[in-house]
Amino acid sequence: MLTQTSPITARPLPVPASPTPVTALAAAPAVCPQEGQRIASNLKLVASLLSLKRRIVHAGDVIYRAGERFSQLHILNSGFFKLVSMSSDGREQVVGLKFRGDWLGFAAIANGSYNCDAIALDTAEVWSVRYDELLLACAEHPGLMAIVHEAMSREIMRDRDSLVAICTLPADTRVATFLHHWAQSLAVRGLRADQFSLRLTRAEIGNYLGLTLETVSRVLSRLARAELIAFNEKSRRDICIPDFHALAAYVEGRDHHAGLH
Amino acid sequence: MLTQTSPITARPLPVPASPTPVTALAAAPAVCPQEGQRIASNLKLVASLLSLKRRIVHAGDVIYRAGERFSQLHILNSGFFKLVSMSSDGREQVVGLKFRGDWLGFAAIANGSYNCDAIALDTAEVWSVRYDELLLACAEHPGLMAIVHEAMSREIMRDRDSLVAICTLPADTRVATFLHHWAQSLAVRGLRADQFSLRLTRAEIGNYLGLTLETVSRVLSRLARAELIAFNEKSRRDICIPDFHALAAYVEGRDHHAGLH
DNA sequence: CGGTGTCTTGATTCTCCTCAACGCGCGTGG
DNA sequence: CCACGCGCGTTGAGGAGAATCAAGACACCG
Repeated sequence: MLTQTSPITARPLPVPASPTPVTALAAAPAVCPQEGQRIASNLKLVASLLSLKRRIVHAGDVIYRAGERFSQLHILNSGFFKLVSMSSDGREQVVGLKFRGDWLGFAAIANGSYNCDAIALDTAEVWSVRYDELLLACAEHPGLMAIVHEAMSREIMRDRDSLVAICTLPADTRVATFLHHWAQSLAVRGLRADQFSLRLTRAEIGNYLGLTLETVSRVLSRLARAELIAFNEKSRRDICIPDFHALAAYVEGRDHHAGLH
Repeated sequence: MLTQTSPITARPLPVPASPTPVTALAAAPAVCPQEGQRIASNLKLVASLLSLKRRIVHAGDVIYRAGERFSQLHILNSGFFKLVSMSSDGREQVVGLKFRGDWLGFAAIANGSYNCDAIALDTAEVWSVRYDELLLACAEHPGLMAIVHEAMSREIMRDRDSLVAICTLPADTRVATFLHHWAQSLAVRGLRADQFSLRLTRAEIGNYLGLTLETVSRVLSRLARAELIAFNEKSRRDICIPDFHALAAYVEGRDHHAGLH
């Protein structure tokens, strides 16, 4: 019997092994280069094997709503989406953010209807595919099936990362992690990551992170004061990340009490 | 595929306001009966189509560890598991709980290595299948592919439910939701849900819910005082749920400040 | 121009965490 | 046998951090 003694509380970590090189990233807006290529080539393969309905949507447009019957999956070719879940008693919750190459609607497969709203955060191109067609194509093309499984797997991974962040991090780090992740997602996709628009209100960010909008606002102000980020002088929803590594260091906890007051 | 409107955490999405969609009288959990049948028949189908390695494991045994190379998925035929993720700086986090019929390892598909530990919470029977074999079998048998997709989809759904609970609920309700979900999971699988062992320490529960062990302990004491639960006189890890509907009502928020002091 | 939505900042409140002490059951070893 | 350590759980006191409440600034727009 293994001693499963003392899990939760701090412990001398065992094997660092060679775990996933989570953020073993090097210089600059650190990007694993093949990551972006994977996304692009997956999109190409999907487009070549499936009959897709392509369309352009704009900020605020809704791809699907909770409760609608599920019949299609959607692939994001460009733009940004948020997924908003609404529970019976009216609590609203941003449960996910989606970028180019991400799939939307996986969670609806299990019980045949969507369980959240998918809302565009800006102009975006969406490819839609009937799920029954997808199943047929997957049976035919192993590579496609692999892509689909990988996308679902990745979604599970990311959800867990969110959970860990929300459960274990204080507000400052949570917001910093959010910014870091957003920048990383942009960089991976070849978009500029040192300067971008958040596309979410403070309230939405807070909701996503389990915080109030006031707390998010205060944290952003603190991060700016610590020069881990900077605001665009026009819109405070556009931020710069002057030193990505400083932000990464802060997120990783190597720097947790650097200023920030 | 049947339209099965029975999410584990009974969540009447469409109709709000209706005080109780719950099935009337019984003091037992409202179980959608085909839910348990779905699990059983899925297991049967999986067993008939795949060459499985079956084994019995015991509490504390580890099926896989974070960092190990991924090559197999695992299906839980009986027993309970926890998934524990460990971040680089030593934060440990319970990221999931698994029951009969659940699959383990989906999150490892994306990058080829497990990213958490899977640890048995008691004696359990695990079926393991090579992932490459599974892919071949899926291409052959559409029904199998549907089962796999459904399982992944369900995992995504559940992770979101966790996120919503943790982000939006106060400690009392969070713990109550946890108990409710556990009981529901047992009931669906034909196990007795009015009296069971938690199989987790207070520290583990708290970790899973983003709370401290002291808070969990206090909440459980309050819930017991409010008679929403009761402790077994022998072990305070064994609890009874005298009135499942009262607990459900509390979770649903219809009853949030009932006693609890 | 006023109205509205977003954001910031301050003051106050309150929930939950931290720290601490203690009880209990259980296995080990004197 | 009992003492002891140890893991687990409970409970209290005090404090920290985030929520709440409140006020005001700013941009945008019909």
